[in-house]
Amino acid sequence: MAQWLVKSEPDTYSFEDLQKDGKTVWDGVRNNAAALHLKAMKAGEEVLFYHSGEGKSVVGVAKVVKAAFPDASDLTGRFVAVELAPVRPVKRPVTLAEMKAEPALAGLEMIRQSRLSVSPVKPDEWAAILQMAGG
DNA sequence: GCCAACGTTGGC
DNA sequence: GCCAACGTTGGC
Repeated sequence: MAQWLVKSEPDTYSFEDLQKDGKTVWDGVRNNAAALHLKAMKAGEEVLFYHSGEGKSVVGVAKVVKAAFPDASDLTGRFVAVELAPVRPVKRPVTLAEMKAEPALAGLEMIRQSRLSVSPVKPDEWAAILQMAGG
């Protein structure tokens, strides 16, 4: 089971919105690298939910409930969407500054390439972030 | 097919 | 508000 991280501006769509909605279609990704990751997602896989802009922290865990399908909002047909549902909020948000300061997370894809909106998280990185989040 | 110009994202 | 990083576009 792979693990992932998605970014969202909380003003646009927050983790609270996801909890309210129960699930959401994660579409609008128009970046090839991110799209490749979306295509690799399988139902049941877990996803860290990161707020960019306001907050700049991992605020919750979500899961993939539907694997990649064509993004209806994409006229070119190149990009895909998935469906995500909330699992639980973290006990304590983990900020970007904390993640950058943690040696175990030096290789984290979202830190290495900060503009990537969907990125993979390795098992040890996942464990480190959740530990920082209070489990 | 190359590369400069431009647009977007996101941290600071 | 600025700037760095990076993707995309379009002229040649």
